[in-house]
Amino acid sequence: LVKKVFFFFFMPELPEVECTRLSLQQIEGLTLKEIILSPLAPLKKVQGNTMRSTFQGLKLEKLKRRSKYLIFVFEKDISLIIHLGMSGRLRYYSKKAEALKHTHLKLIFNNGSQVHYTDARRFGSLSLSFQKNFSDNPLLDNLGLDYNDPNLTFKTYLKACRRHPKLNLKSLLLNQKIAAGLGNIYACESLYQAHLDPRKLVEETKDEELKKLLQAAKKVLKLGIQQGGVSLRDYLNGLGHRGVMQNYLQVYGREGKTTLDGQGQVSKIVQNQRGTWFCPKIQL
DNA sequence: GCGATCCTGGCC
DNA sequence: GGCCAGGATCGC
Repeated sequence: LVKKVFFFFFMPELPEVECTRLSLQQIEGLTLKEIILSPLAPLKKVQGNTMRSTFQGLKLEKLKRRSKYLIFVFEKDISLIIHLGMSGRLRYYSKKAEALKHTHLKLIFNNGSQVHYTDARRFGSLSLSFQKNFSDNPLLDNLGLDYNDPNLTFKTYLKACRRHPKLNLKSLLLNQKIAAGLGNIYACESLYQAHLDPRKLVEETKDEELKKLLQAAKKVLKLGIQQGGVSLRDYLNGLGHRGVMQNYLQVYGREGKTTLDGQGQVSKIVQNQRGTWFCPKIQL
């Protein structure tokens, strides 16, 4: 039972990553004493020894987020970049704590507090950057603007969308190079809010409809952050608190039921090996 | 653009 | 045992 309570899963999209970031802000300003890596840590283009020696003794200036990446910015613009993949999670402890199974990284600060990164499936990644704008990190450099970034204007978005006429709208939303931050849940919810069929191709979609889609995505992500993320299975933020966004999902996971607002029946289809939930009555 | 693939764990 | 899972990359 105890194991069950403490063993949680966390498969994050932009709002869950943002809420994790917000919940960890108290570590800003702390100095890193030590990094401990597991042999299976999902390192991307960096050696464990380099990782350990790079950060030791550096002050953590700022915790940032870009799309679904958390960025620990240390002094001298040296950054540790974490992607949580499907099963990654971060957890803060005020003092030494027993590591959960699949803990791949521990950040241990001078005041004794720690942050643990665990990831059962290891779809996540740990990487580095030595540039202020992270342009030396290919994972970040190839991303489109975040959907909730005020700099993502409709004009920019439309141009990016029109480069992929044959893409269906669901795949469009999940493509992080066009615009970043949406995952399977928020993509389904955005399409619902925009009243658009996930199977519709970009070339069949009017400018006006793409505008609605962008607005819907911004709205859904904002709500997700406000509600502390989706704790549908067991998402917890860095302090172990649940979000309540699952109580606002209109279509995701509701196959065979009505939409949350009761406007119609929800269907499930599979697109690119991912489930898509939508309401055919409303989404055209 | 699409399908296979990387992994572990929970649930039926 | 088989299927499913909040992600992203790689090769065709």
